[in-house]
Amino acid sequence: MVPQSEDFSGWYNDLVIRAELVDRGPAKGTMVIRPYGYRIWELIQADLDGRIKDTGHQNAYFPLFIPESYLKREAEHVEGFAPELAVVTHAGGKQLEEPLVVRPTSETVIGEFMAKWISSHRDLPLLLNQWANVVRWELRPRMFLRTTEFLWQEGHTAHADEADAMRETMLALDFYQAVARDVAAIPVIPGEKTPGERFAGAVRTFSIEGMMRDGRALQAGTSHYLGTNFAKAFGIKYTDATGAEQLCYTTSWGMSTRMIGAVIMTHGDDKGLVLPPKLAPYQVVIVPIGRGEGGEAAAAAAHELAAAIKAAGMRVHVDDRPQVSPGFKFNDWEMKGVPLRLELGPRDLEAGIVTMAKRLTADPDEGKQQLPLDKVVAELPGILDDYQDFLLARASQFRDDNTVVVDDWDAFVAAVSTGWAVAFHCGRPECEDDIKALTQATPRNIPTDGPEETGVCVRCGEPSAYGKRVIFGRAY
RNA sequence: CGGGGUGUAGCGCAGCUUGGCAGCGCGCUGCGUUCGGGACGCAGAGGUCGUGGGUUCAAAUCCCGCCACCCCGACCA
Repeated sequence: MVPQSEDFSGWYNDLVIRAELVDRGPAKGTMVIRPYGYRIWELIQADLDGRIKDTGHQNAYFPLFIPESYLKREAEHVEGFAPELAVVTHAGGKQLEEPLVVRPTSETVIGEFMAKWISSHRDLPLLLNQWANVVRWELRPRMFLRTTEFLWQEGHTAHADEADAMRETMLALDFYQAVARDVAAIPVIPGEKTPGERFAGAVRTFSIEGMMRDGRALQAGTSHYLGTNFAKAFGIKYTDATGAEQLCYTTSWGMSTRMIGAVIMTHGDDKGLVLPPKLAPYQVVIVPIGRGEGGEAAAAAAHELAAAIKAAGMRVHVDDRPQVSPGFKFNDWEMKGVPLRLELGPRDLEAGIVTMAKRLTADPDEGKQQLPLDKVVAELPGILDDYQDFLLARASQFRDDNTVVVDDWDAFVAAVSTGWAVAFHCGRPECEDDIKALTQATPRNIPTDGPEETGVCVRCGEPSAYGKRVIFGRAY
């Protein structure tokens, strides 16, 4: 199934950044948003990259193809590490000395190099970050959420002791929570994965989990405390201040283009995308209205207004496409999720106002608003901020409305059919499997800020593990 | 790899049961009228019906083989 080929050209595709949002009826058509979707990712990437650099991490670049032996070394030391891999045995018509694989993640190459770069406690901590494409031979790809190849950020760090490595692990989880919440307006629950859901090779795995509009959970980022597992596999050691040789404690963490899917599925509705202002390629679109002399005046005024909005630091676009009706433009930009639309026609100009419509409002009956033309530029930032907050609050409300604390099995089954169940669990992998077989629900995580409490397993009645309740839900 | 489904105009589909001129909507081209919520009229262009074979006077339609894609399960950021 996985290609074991000398010819990779037909298999290696570039990253797919594309969403097909099919609105009702053939007349509404299909929208393909390759460059537009990629712009959304750039904005996520810029924010996350800034946070990582601010904490002293260095950007690195490790190769796409890595020797197969690195992975074999890892597999020898790490239980459960057995990714299905694409192997290259030939290049340029010649057999390679050693087969290469396309990296499924970079722990292996980076471990190999960390071992060479670290020798003293003075070399620690080593904080590396990489933006890279990776490949997973997924059995069932899903647009944006699980693609064969995806672009992600992966952090890899090495520390002198467990405490420092754990601090780093939680720092990364905080980055992800902040990006999701403050930029993408996605409320996420940070927490620890149960042993059954742990990353192979990790001592502890943490995630942020978001709820999509269909009630399913999406893991939007992970952070792993790897202990000394990888240090043992790759010989990542240092000499401490007393001259003794010590193993390093390492971490790894990642956030991927899956975030684009998270944005679409957290905020979107039947009319298409709904974008938070901080991620909207265009925060404001101006549609000049009218034809003839009035239309020309409106178009001129629209461009003038756009220049002022742009000067104030906002992303704005004037849709002055000819031969396209205003109604069409309204729907077009709503489908693309633009937060605010300003309409500017002869009537507005005469009254000295501009008509504003939001992509989404708390009150469905709320109509368009009129703003004084000379005050719009000053008012827009506040309106955009409020809209950003509104999307986060709306998503939080939706999640809370579909999350139920349960103590009996029937309630559990009902809860995970529409959203999340927060329940006690015994922690036994067999019991997790049993629950999954019956309901498709899996433990998402044990929320970091969940209250300390104990009880009996919602499924089997054994005493609860973890000292906290666990979030269960169907996942992507 | 198991279970289900679909391949017909650029896109979305009907037609297949019961064989008889290959259709509809959108899009596209031209002209005119429209333009403050997905415009309308008229005139056009556009097809080896996934593919190979078979049955028949006649195949999109029936039979056999093959290929591709989609959905559902096992895997994951």
